[in-house]
Amino acid sequence: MLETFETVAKAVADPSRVRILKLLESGELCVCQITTVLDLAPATISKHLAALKTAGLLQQRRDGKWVYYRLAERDFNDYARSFLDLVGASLKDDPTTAEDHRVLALVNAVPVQVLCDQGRAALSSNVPANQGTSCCGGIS
Amino acid sequence: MLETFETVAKAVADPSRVRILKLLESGELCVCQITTVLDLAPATISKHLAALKTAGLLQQRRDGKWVYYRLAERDFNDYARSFLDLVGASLKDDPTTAEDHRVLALVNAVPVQVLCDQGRAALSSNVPANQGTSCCGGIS
DNA sequence: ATATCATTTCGCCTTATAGCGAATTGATGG
DNA sequence: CCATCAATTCGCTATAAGGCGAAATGATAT
Repeated sequence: MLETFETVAKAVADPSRVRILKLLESGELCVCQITTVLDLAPATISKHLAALKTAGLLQQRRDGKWVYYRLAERDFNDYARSFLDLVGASLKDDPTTAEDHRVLALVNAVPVQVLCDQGRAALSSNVPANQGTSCCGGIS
Repeated sequence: MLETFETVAKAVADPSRVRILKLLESGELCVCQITTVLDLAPATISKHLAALKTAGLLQQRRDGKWVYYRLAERDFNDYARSFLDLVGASLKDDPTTAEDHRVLALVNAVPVQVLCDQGRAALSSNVPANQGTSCCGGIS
């Protein structure tokens, strides 16, 4: 019980994982899409996704070569739902997640196939190399 | 924003700190009372309390030699209230926190003065040396 | 079968954090 | 003042965790 609570809370206590959760509020995404938006190594993203899934916050679906993740629809433990709701209600005006959604719009304009090949280079508009955790950094 | 969220989430993502929050749901306690229940070094408890206070989850009051902590009554940031509510709604049947409350009852039967002097030795009934995270361990 | 390619796992490094004992702080009471 | 004592801060150690590149996995397509 306390241990499960800890697992879920720790999953939500990392900024990269919160960014992933906020991205997935718009619907499911495949790993390379998430990787492109967060601008981290695939290995890192994969580890974060595993942590979120272990915590019962995500579920996974395979489609050909691609693996799609989405917010958990059923309750895998006593706390996942509560934490997902809390995250959903939070960070409405956060600059980092706002910027992530802006980049996501660009990502969605590119076929997954191309994205997996080229990563950020596939994005039409100019995207800041690193939106960082310190600042909003958006040249709107 | 994300940074504040992270601070609050991390504060709640540690089992010792959650135990403290659950204890304080019954009302304010001084540091030596909390120390006795959790059975950790005063330095460790003090650090946990500082983390919870920084996260906006606790407030503090001095009474003579003793410092009393209680759950935050006003909103120090955008997320503290949400997380406190979530913790309050969680772990209703958790064996560790149940055991903590049982020990707290013994602690409350002893004057603070005596407790600060003698620690666990001041408790009338026999208390397991360590309730641990793994098991309920209560010899009811 | 074999090659390709998205994803995951593994090994490693660096940083963050829980825990403690010792020293410090700050209020109380001689 | 000076001693006492609860609480905090300071070093320190051990473990956990985020990040990456390289190797392994597993499905697809030739």
